[in-house]
Amino acid sequence: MPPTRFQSMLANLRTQGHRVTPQRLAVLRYLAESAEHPSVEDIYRAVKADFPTTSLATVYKTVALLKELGEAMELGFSDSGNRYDGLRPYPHPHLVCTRCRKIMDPDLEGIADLTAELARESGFRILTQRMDFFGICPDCQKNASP
Amino acid sequence: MPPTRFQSMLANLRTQGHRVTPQRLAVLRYLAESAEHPSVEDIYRAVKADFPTTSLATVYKTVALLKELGEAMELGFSDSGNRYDGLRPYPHPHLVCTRCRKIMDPDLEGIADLTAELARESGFRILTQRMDFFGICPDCQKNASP
DNA sequence: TTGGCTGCAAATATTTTGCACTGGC
DNA sequence: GCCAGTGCAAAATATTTGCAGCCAA
Repeated sequence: MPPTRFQSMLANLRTQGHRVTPQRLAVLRYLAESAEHPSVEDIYRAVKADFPTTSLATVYKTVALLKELGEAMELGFSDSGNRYDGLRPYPHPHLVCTRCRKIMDPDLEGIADLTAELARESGFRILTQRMDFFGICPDCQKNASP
Repeated sequence: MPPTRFQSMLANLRTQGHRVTPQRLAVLRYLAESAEHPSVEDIYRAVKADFPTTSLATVYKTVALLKELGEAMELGFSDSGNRYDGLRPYPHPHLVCTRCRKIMDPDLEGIADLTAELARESGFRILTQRMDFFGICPDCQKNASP
């Protein structure tokens, strides 16, 4: 069977000559099992449960490292903290609930075609892409608005 | 003929009971004639040429007001300053050059269909959308990379 | 053993806010 | 003349960095 995300991240760290510390292990583990696109604060809280002395700076440094290694993707939001995706660290669309801040991964076809068409018509060499849809998730639609 | 963007912005300000100050006029004028998606600093520099005592805070407050009125759209970037679009203040895709930071507006069909499909499949009520393609623009491709 | 990693605190960058003064209406 | 708007400086937010000590390899 294919390696888990956790195993991939760990292997990549080791291969590139980075040290495996308890703090990094805790960050890796949390990112590898979170489909919720956690914020640095989310990761920090979770990691402190395992390893109480962990600092916020170390979490920032670790996610930056994982980003460099291609093992995590940063979703920057200018109006709130950034979020991180350790499960699918490559460009893909997101559905963002503006009420509860949940972020989901929809299935969406045809993005590669769209990108290719755009590159052809504009002359840009397109390297990456970001596609976010903002709205109200089904759960928040049920729970009446105050 | 239809009103210019400048005229629309000004009319909207007046209609909503906001005062028309020289500083606001200068910001409006600059946004109405900029296809470059300027940053607050860009606007600040331009406005100071017309009206030297203008403060950065006033520029921030003015773009925030225009955003509220629907006369400007904010393009948030977590890793650099935000950018503003006064010409097309509604969601549309952007082509961002990561070398020279130029932002262009490509023509792209089928986004409404994509959004509708996504809403149907996910149950989200989609309110807005953000679509950015990052790469190297034709100009920067010519000027060899260092 | 040793240099990369951690944790703390200070620095940075961007945007927002409090408040006294001013000028548009 | 009134009060929204301005300008300044301070605050708030999010992230990065310098550095002394520590520990994974």
